[in-house]
Amino acid sequence: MPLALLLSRIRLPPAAMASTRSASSARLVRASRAEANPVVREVKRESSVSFDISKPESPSVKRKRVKRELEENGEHPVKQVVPDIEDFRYDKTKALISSSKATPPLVKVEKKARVSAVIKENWEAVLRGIKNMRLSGQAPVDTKGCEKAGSLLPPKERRFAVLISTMMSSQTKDEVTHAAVERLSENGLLDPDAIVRTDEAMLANLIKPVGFYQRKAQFIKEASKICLERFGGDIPDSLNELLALRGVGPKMAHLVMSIAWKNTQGICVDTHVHRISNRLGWVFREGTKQKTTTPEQTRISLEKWLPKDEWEPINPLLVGFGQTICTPLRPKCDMCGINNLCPSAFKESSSPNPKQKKTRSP
DNA sequence: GTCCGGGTCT
DNA sequence: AGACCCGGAC
Repeated sequence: MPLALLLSRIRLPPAAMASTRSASSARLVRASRAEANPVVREVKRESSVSFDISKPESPSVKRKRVKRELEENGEHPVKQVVPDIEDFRYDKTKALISSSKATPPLVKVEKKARVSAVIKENWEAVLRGIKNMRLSGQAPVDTKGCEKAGSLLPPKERRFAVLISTMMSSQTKDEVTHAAVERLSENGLLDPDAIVRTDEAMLANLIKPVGFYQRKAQFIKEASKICLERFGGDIPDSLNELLALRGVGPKMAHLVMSIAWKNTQGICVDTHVHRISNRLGWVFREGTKQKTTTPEQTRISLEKWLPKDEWEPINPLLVGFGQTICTPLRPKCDMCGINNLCPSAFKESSSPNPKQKKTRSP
């Protein structure tokens, strides 16, 4: 789930705060989030929305229906213009590295006895190699310079937009998320007060193209209420308080801290960062040499040695890399410029894996 | 047509 | 571990 493109559209001006805090306590925070933020409980489902989508229907029928509904959406009380999602469609051919010529200058690897030593000596070369690969092709995240939409907004509104778009963005292509943000914007709903006054079902309908839209509509309403009641309409400026928002987990919280507040508290570990870090042998479960099993383990492990300057850029870098070359299934190791630095290179079979077993045998 | 990925909550 | 959703891979 590439966020960088989306977020690059909402980038803030260089005015930012520089205070740094301890980056460690996300877990504790999550554990105690209920106490930390009593409002969260109160806000709990105050409206239950029932949707016509509950009817059983075939996936394809449903797909068509949703599409149609999107197109017809103009009939709603809130005047809206469906953003041209088609115009934002992710062009996969563009995203793929076009030629083997993408291979960057390779760095010699000398076998070292100790894995950690190898990592320490090579991480810079690895990052450099990945950057080079990213230059030759255009991953979705590479399309920058779309600061227009975001830069028109005052800082506070921009931060709110970042929060809302982040909350909508998980499991959703950033083009779609962006369209949804635009739709909210066009309806004057990039504003906590307006959102709170908007019917949840209507909100859900507006953001329908994004995944899990009902749940997100609920969470966005809750978050807006909390922003209003506790933060003067601004978004929380600490990791803890962001994590206290329902629908905001570690990944999104770190992202929002980086993008909205320019105050990176930790690494934003999504599925790409998680997968690639493990393939590179960059991260281990506490006290073992085993791969990490959760993004949070990856984050902790990565933060232990990766210089803080790299914390923010590592996400868009690996996301783009993961979209184009180091894909979850059948990574394109032959096109990868750092395959000589990667302990996992060519080790994952290009045809279906042990995973196949996983079909159904309870 | 079926299945799977992906972040978060429960 | 399953639910939430959709698009894309198979």
